[in-house]
Parts: sequence; C-alpha cells; structure tokens
Amino acid sequence: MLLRRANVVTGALDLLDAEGLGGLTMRKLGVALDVQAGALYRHFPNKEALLDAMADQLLEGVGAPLPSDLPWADQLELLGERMHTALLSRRDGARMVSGTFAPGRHTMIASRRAAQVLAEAGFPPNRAWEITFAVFYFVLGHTIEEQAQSRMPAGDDWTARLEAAGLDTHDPLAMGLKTLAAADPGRRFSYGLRVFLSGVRQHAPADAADPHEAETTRDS
Amino acid sequence: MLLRRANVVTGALDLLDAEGLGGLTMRKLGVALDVQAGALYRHFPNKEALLDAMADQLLEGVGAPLPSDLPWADQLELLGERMHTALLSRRDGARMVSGTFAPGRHTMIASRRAAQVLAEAGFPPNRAWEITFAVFYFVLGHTIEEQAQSRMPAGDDWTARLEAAGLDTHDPLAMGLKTLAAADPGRRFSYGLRVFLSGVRQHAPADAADPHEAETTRDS
DNA sequence: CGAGGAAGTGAACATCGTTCACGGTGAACA
DNA sequence: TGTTCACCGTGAACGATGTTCACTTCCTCG
Repeated sequence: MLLRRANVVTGALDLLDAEGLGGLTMRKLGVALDVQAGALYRHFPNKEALLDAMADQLLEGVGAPLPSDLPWADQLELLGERMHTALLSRRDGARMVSGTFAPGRHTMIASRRAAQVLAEAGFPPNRAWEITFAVFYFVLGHTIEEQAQSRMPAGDDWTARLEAAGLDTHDPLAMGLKTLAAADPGRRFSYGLRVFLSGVRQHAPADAADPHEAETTRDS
Repeated sequence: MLLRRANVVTGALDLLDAEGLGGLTMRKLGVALDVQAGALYRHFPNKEALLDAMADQLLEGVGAPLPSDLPWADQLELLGERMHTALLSRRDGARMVSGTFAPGRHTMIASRRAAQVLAEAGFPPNRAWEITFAVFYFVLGHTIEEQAQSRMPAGDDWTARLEAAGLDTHDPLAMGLKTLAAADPGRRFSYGLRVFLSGVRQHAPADAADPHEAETTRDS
C-alpha cells in the first residue's frame, strides 16, 4: 500500500506508545510501516519535522469550540484540561510536544481559542497572548513531570533526597511530600490549574464580566 | 592534571554554552578536558547522570535564604525569578533541566525553600508542595520556550501560522501576537509569574498573614 | 503504449553513547 | 626501598542512530 504522510504520523504515534520517545527510531518506524527507513524521508525532510507533525497531531481537537454559556475562566480551565488530556493520551506526549519548535496548525488553533476567550473577557490582545502562553507552559511543564514520574522505579523514595537537602524525615513538610507523591496526579494538575486561573481572574480588567468576582465584590 | 568530578561538570556546562544541548557530546567534552571520551565514564556511569549533575549545578544558590521581612508571596516571586535567572545563565539551560529525572541536592534545597515559605504562610504541607511544583513547572516551561525562541530564525513571522489557523492577519488578536513576539521575554515572564502568584495568594488559608489581601478584604 | 515522476530499496557514511583490555602512576605498607 | 594495589586514563572497538544516494519499481497521465 502506498505510504501517505498521515500514515507515517499515526504510525509514529503508535510506535511512540509502544517504545517511548527514546525508542522512537526511524528504522523501527520503518519496520512498523513495512518500509525501509530511508523511505520516510520522501515524506519528511528529517526526524524533527516528523516530531513536529506528531506533536501537532496530538493537539488536534484541543482548540475545538467551547460552550459559550460558560464563564470565561471556566472556558480556559476546560481548554487546559483538554490539553492535559491530549498530552497524556500518548506516552511521553508532553515531552515530545515540548521538544517541538514550530507550532503547527492545531497548536495555533488551540492558542488562538484561548487568546480569544481572554480577549473577549476584556484583556488587551498582547496580555491575552501572554496569559495564553503562560497557562500552556504550566500545563506542559506539569504534564512532563507527570509522565516522567510514571516511569520512575516504584519505590524511588524521596526520603534520601530530603535528607541530602538537610530536611528531617519526620518534619511535617517531609511527610507532606510523601503523601503528595502518592496522590492522584490528575487532581494535582486540576488544582494547580485552578490556582493559576484564579490569579488570571484577579488580573482581569474591570470591565470583565466574571460571575465569581461578581459574587464577592459586585452584584449585577 | 587529574580530572575531578566537579571539573567534568563545569567543563560540560561551558561546552553547553558553546555548542548547545545538541552539540554536547562525550567526545567533544573529552577534547575540551584534554581527555579521551571513555575516561569520563570513570566519573559518571552514563551521560544522563552527567546531565543530572549539570542540571543540579545550574540550580545552585536558587534555594539560598530569603529576606524574611518580605511577604511570603514576594519571597516566592523572588525564588521564581532566581530560578528563571539560573536557567537562563546557560544555553539551553531550561531544556537541560527539564530532561532531568532525579532531582539533585540543590534542586531539593530550592524546592524545600519554596515549600517552607508556603507552609509558614499557612498552607498544609501537601498543598505547599503542590504549589511549589506548579510554580516550578511554570518557570521551567516558560524558560524553555524563551530559550527556544532565541534560536529561531529572526524573521520567523507568525503571520503564516496565524493564517493557517484561520485568523485574519488584521485581526487585533493577530496584531497582539506580533507585538508580543517583539516584547522583552523577561518582562513577560515576570508578569506571568505574578499572575500565578496572585492566584496562589487567593488560595491561601484564612489564617495567612498577607498584606495584599489585608488591604482589600481585611484590616489588621 | 510509453514516458515521467513519485515511492521505495539497500547499502553506505558519519557520529553517537558505551565498553573493555591494557598501560601508567602515585601513595600506602611491609 | 621494594611491592602492591587502587585509581585514572588510553585507544580501539561495538552497536545503534539519523541521513544520503544511486538505483529500481510502479502508478499515472497524456
């Protein structure tokens, strides 16, 4: 069968799931696609371009329309959760996206959606983009670590590290770290995202229509 | 001259500045240290361990004591700025740190410092760590992108990308993106960090002594 | 039917991380 | 003083990786 650009991308994403980012090799991808490794260069100038395409494919749908009856901050939260889910959908997805330089089509669509939500909330355009990127950085960074932790040796206790940092193991702070490592990373992510967004809400211009703020400081 | 572990790390960091993360090679590092590549394996079991040590060295001093007369949120901001500066001090510093798995000594010290500030502000220990990591993720993610953009081709206009995403070039949103690309990344970072931290402030427990919040909602 | 171009082959190239048998050297110890 | 021994470094090799290239194969279109 003829090899199409899209086949290469989906095949590469499947191989990513099977082998991880380190095991994603042009030769292995060739085997998976029943093709010699060199043939892949008919569709992509180099591996980096393939990774760019993979990253963009991963973010497909993140920028889909949002329920317009939601407050803008909740729309942003939904967008962040979508991105989080998309990054988690493939092994090492976050690390792969973070290694990408040129934002692709779907990435731009998602960014545009976020910036638009913020602009409609009253933020000036450059501020809207600024916050958009900031939120995405947080999502990306958190998800990278989330996926990195999942491949750590199970009993990789933080105890030794805490001691090396001069922290007593019985310190309540040390205990907190251990309970954190055992906690659900998804909940941690959502909490962090909400913390961030409540900061965004506080920086919203005065003319923004925000129900949360309205509850506490205004009434209409 | 005898090669010591610390010499390898500093030599590797200098080579990182000269060649970038992609050009950081065991052989090149050998040449820089007047040593055969294989000799490096007397000091580090593999390249990853060397990168871990480099990343940790980069973060030395970030966790230094903070001026205790500062409000806790400002202490956290200072910590974030310190980390930002440290990551920027070497080429590809942020990407290098993000590729690291095992947090080293200095990394733990810096994290501990942040968690301690939050704990003293009244956050329960696990929440303190949660927020610590979230802030660090933001700093890391933002700095990665910051350093990635600096090696982009100068005239890499976003115009084409915006059009591919279905956004008119004359849209005010599109204009905002262009002004953003021309803006000082350091200012953008500081703004994002403050936005995040104002969110953290809003999630502080009621018994936290915070002057900002006091100004607006309480008075003592 | 025949030509042209795209898709794929297979082998090679340079480079990478890593390993290993070996040489040297300097300090500790009898 | 002579011997030992742990450590540091050498030099060459191994396998794997990204990438290239001359060549074949095959589909399509005039």
